[in-house]
Amino acid sequence: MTTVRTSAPAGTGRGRRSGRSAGDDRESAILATAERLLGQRAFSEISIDDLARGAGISRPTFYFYFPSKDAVLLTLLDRVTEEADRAAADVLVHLADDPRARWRELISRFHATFGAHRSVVLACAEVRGTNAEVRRLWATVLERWVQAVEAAIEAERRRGAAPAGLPARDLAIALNSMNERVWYATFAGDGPAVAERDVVDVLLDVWLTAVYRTTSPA
Amino acid sequence: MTTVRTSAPAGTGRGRRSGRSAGDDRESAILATAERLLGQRAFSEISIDDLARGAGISRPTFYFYFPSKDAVLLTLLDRVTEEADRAAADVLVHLADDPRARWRELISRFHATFGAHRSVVLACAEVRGTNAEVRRLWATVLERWVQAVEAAIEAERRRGAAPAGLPARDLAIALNSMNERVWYATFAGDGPAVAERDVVDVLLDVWLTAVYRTTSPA
DNA sequence: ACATGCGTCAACACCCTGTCGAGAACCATC
DNA sequence: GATGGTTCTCGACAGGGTGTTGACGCATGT
Repeated sequence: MTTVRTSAPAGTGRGRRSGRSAGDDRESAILATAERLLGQRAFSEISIDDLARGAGISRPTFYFYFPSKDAVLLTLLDRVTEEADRAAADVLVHLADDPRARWRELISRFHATFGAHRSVVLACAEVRGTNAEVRRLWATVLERWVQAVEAAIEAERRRGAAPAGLPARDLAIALNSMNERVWYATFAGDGPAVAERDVVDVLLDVWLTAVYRTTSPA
Repeated sequence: MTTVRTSAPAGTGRGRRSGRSAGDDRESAILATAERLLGQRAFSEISIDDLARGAGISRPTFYFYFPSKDAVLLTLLDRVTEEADRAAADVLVHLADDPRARWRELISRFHATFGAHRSVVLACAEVRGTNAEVRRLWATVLERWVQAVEAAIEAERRRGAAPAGLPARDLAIALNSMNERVWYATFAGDGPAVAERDVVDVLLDVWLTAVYRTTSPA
């Protein structure tokens, strides 16, 4: 769990007495409203007032719970990336038996997780350009995945399943970047995109050829 | 040249008497100011007032030349993509003699063009999330490149230089997407990125293995 | 001289963000 | 059931940005 908020108020660290309290409900209500509204329109089209009204509070009260609109999105993003991390954990450790199936599983799980929260992911892509915090959080998450893939590629090379080639880190960056961009295009539906039901197979194919120089590794 | 502006005023279609006029100077001044300012700070940090003052006019007068701040960026983007198109033209037609060198040339030229105008490209990435016009323009540009690459892949397969595999269009989309995202990370400098001097070689390697299943095609 | 259209800007209306200070509601303790 | 301290709430304000309006110069051709 990455630290999300710059200033103090909202969240678990505020110093609430103990369990449930009215404030927690409000906070969840804001989050829920945000996710609901994101399914309807773009993040930039949603004002803090919309979020507040949706949660049944006034705009100044919103600021008691979150320092800004972006902080809400950051919290949402945090959840999604945690889920993605959980989904991807352990997939690459037993790569040696049936590598093709493992790699496919990895890509497929990311696809499923992002697809399930596409409005949040799309919103993050929308503000990544303007919000340094979203950019940083996304960068650290991506870095984790890159390192996992890098390690897996090196392991495959050590056991002789994959030939030497590009530095494993550069390859891992390139492949993860490809996935990210292709998913974005697929989910956003703008511009040239791979059909959603084919996207896992297309990405997998490029991954396998890049790592093994063949699509059916040992 | 794609149509850029929604409403009438600026540009060549405004109905000016003939050649030079004070208005053209102002328009260039706005464009130049925008490009200069983009070298210093993010697009969202630049107000219309900044652009106007930089061009020596008042804010309302700015609206005489451009309908919005985004329209300025769109004009800038239009120039860059035209340049990129010119740079890429003809590179893929003689693929058969020395394919490796040709593909490398293609990637390398894009890299050079985007690198030369990185502030504009970065700014476009910044607003792509919120501005539908930028998104559309970028999409059409990307579509052109995808089609060119798709055709090249199919030609290579026909002459037996590349094996069959993924639908050429899907492959072209995936590879172009990868380049776009990797370039962005490299230029923006946020998150995991490939070193700028290696980026062409890394991308080329993935392209060649994906298309030919080897890095040294016939 | 005079109409026409380009070029210009002060002033306005509007929307959105973030803050401040005055309270209301809650909960522990005496 | 008073007291005191947090938690929580919002009306009102200040500020900054966008886009529009209406009136006014200044060329130019007739």
